[in-house]
This record gives sequence, structure tokens and C-alpha cells, in this order.
Amino acid sequence: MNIGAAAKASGVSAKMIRYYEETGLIPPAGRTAAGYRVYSDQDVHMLRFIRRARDLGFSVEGIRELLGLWRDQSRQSADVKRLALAHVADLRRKIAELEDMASTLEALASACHGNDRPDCPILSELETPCKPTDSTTDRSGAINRFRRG
Amino acid sequence: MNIGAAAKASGVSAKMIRYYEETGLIPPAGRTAAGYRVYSDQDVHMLRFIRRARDLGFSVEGIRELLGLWRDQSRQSADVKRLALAHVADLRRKIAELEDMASTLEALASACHGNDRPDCPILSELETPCKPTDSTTDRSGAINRFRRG
DNA sequence: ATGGGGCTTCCTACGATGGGAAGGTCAAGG
DNA sequence: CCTTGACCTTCCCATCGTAGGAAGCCCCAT
Repeated sequence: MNIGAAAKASGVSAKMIRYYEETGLIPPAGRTAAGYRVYSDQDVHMLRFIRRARDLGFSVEGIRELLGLWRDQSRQSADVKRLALAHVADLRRKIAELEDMASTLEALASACHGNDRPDCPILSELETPCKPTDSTTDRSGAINRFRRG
Repeated sequence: MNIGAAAKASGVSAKMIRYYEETGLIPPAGRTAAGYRVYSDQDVHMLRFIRRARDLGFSVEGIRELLGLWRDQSRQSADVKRLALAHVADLRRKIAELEDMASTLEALASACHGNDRPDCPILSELETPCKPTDSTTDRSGAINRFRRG
């Protein structure tokens, strides 16, 4: 199988297959006399594994570890689980971060009239020096025109 | 104020201030005779605006638009609100994506014994194709090795 | 006047991906 | 046989926001 066929079969682009090879994520493919890379069904299997892990948000480094365990017949499933749960924690951290942004911005937007006048609490908040963050406890008082929704 | 002081006062690194200037997000700073950039309190104000918008996850392009409205005294708050809500929608899309990953992976992890045995449903799932992928419309032929087992 | 810290520009890198150019190869059809 | 077009190869560049570093100039205090 040439790289194009392997790409189609695995869902990993030819570009990325070469990149993975170059960075050592996958072993160098065999070559034809003309220098074409050749792939077996096994290789495509591995590429699909990689593709699937990418879809789950694993970094290439994370996949490197997963592949190591995958190939290791004497692995312990606890190691796989640990890796997976660490990644879940990463994802949840990121989600919380984005959710903070979204809810803050949403609250600001809901306080904005959204009409033809220029005054806008969103811009007002953006130009205030300190972060109002979660101001259920009214500590500083000075810059506190912000309310959570 | 030199760039270092402006950086400290605004929370934007000197590196990034130069970058923002280079890419036209902010106007070129004035210079001393020796070529040092000089910043006013107004400039720091603007930099803090940028910093705050970055904290809310706006891209530099998004900030460019926000800055345009900020500077435009005849802006309409509706435009600001539209921009903000579009960004909220982006954030929520990303959140949903990450949440999908996290919950999928979490379900797999909960099915994993996490012991010293090698068998692991996480790896098993990763090595199976994401979905039956439309095996009804068999276009490419030949390579149809999906769903083993 | 010397030393240390700040400033300048320019180059590099990251992570994962895509785009494209220049040139070699293969298979099919005239 | 030769052309054509699809495929392959390598190499370079771009993204986006941020950071690190080198070489060299500037400013202030000692």
C-alpha cells in the first residue's frame, strides 16, 4: 500500500504520516526500489489508533506513551488508565477555563443593551485594570460594576 | 515610560507589546532619540484592554475589532454585543468538543480494571475504527478490513 | 569609566497541520 | 514507444501567540 492509500484507509493525511515518521512517533516505513513508502495492514491499524487518540484530544507526546503501552504485551492496564484519566483531568481543566471565559462574557453581554448607543458594559469592563472575577464577596469595591448572571 | 515599565503596568510582556506593534494591533509607539519606545498612561490603558480581552479568550483578530469599536466614539453597543456573543458561541463549541472527548474517555476509563493485567478497554477501543464508517457505500474497494471481530 | 541592566533588532522554537514547488515514478491509453 | 496524469519524493513556508536568546547600543549609578 502506498502512502495515499494508507492515508485514505486510516484517516491520517499523507502529510501527517510523514510527519509522524520524521518525529519518530511511528517507525520508518519500508520503501520500494523507487523510494515510495509502503504500508501494511498492520501499519494502517497503528495509524488508525493514532487517529483515534488524536480525536480524543491526546497530544502526540501522549500518543507516544499510549503506543508504547499498546505495543507492550506485558503492560498493566493501570498504566493506561492513569494516562487516560490524567488526560481527562487536563481536558476538564481546559473546559473550566473556557467556561469561565464564556460565562463572564455572557454576563457582560446580557448587561449590554445592544442598541445604537455607544455605551457598553463589555467595553467598560475590558478597560478596567483589575479583574472582577468572581465577586460574590465584595472586597475591593472600587471597580465593581460587574455582576455575574 | 519605557517598554519594561509599560509591560509591568499593563500585564503584557515587552515581547508581546513589540509583536502587537509589528502586526499593527497597536500603533507604533513614540521613540526617544536613542530609539527607545515610550508609552503614555493612555497606551498602558490600551494594553490593559488587550490583556483583558486575551484573558477572555479573544483572538488577536477579535481584539482588533474590539479595539476599533473601543476607539470609535460613535460605535453602537449592538456591534460590541454581537462580537462578544459570537465569541461566546465559539467558546461553547469548543467546550462541547472537549466535553465529548472527556466523557468518552472517562467512560472508557471506568470500564478499565486498572490492575496489573494487560487487557484494557481503552486500548481496545482506540484500535477499533471510530465508527463503522459507512461500509454501505463501498467506494474504494480492496481495503475493507473494518470491524474485525 | 566601568558595570549592570534595560533597550534595540533579528533569529529560533513550539504543536499540529496544511499548502505548494520542483522533480521522479508508475500505469494506462494513443 | 511516448505522452499524460495521478501519484510519490523532499524541501520550504505559513499558521497563532508566546517565549528564549544573541549581538549590540544606551543610560544611570558608582
